[in-house]
Amino acid sequence: MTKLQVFSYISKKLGYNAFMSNMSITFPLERSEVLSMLQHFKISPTRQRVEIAEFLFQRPQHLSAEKILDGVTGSGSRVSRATVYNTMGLFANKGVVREVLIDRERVFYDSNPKVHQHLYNVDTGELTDIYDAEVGTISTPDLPEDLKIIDTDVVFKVTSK
Amino acid sequence: MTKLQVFSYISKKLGYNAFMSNMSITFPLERSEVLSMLQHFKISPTRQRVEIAEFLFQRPQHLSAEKILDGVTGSGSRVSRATVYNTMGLFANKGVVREVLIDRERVFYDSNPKVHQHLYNVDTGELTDIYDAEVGTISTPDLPEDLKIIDTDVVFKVTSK
DNA sequence: ATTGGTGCAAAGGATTTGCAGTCTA
DNA sequence: TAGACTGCAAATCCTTTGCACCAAT
Repeated sequence: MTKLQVFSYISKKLGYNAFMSNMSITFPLERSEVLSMLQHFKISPTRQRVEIAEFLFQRPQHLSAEKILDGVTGSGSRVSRATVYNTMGLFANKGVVREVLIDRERVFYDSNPKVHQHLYNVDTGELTDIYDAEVGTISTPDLPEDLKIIDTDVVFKVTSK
Repeated sequence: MTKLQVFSYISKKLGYNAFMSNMSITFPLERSEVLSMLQHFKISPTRQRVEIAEFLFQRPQHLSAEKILDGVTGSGSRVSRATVYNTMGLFANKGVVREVLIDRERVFYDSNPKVHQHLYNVDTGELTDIYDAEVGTISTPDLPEDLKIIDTDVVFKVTSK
């Protein structure tokens, strides 16, 4: 049983792309760093993609598609809703960001590339990153040889009441 | 740090009801057992609720609202879609079943009351229960005193390719 | 010229809501 | 009879799709 080192994403529609990483990023990412990141993931850097990535990597955060659209257009760029969905699907698929399913109503995209778990406060709706050090150890299951873990999601839901 | 012993559910809309359990159930649940279960959770046993619960607790399973509707109506009962949604919301809220968010498109309801984690095969869409013994240990995070863990979700996504 | 990418509006699909009718204590 | 529950259809909300236009190789 191994400690987890997985950071990846699965898309049913686009296939998946397992991406192991503990990439360190210094937020915010500058434009040149965004460009090399996109290059690293073999994503052609269109204006919209670069602007979306710049917005995402200002800080580690968890954003819905709507919030991303608002954020990007709010800072003066013209990007359509469809492009946000397309781009986030692409980013998630390539491993640039991670999809997080916590809220029944919405997919969140996580711009924190480090291996981590989540703490979700049901009273406030707040979603916080936590790291193995604070959690103790999470061990992976024993699996048949033909199966390979490509992602691990751990969410602790907490209340303050 | 403690080993997890949490089985509960959170509903943003209805509030939540933390429910700790390692309740043992012998599947399938008979009607009389369904009735006492509902009573235990202080849920008044209408025809529809009983029929839905009977369907759910035939075996440990993960079902979407649609599948539940199909299953219940398929076995001869008349239940509306809205009632399925209402009832599953109620059951989940009271702790009778657990919501599982894995598929971006749909909520699954888990009728297995034991503490367990999930293995999701992205190639087949198959969702399997796994237990701590097979996983090693999952430790809970150190938390400020005012926060209390009411639920823990662990999903390992695997591929067979 | 071909391929890839974007934007708009319409479509799709899961879930919720409004409200009238029904049951039950 | 009041309060709880159900059912239907319409509405809502997030996300995807179809398709025309634009950009770059």
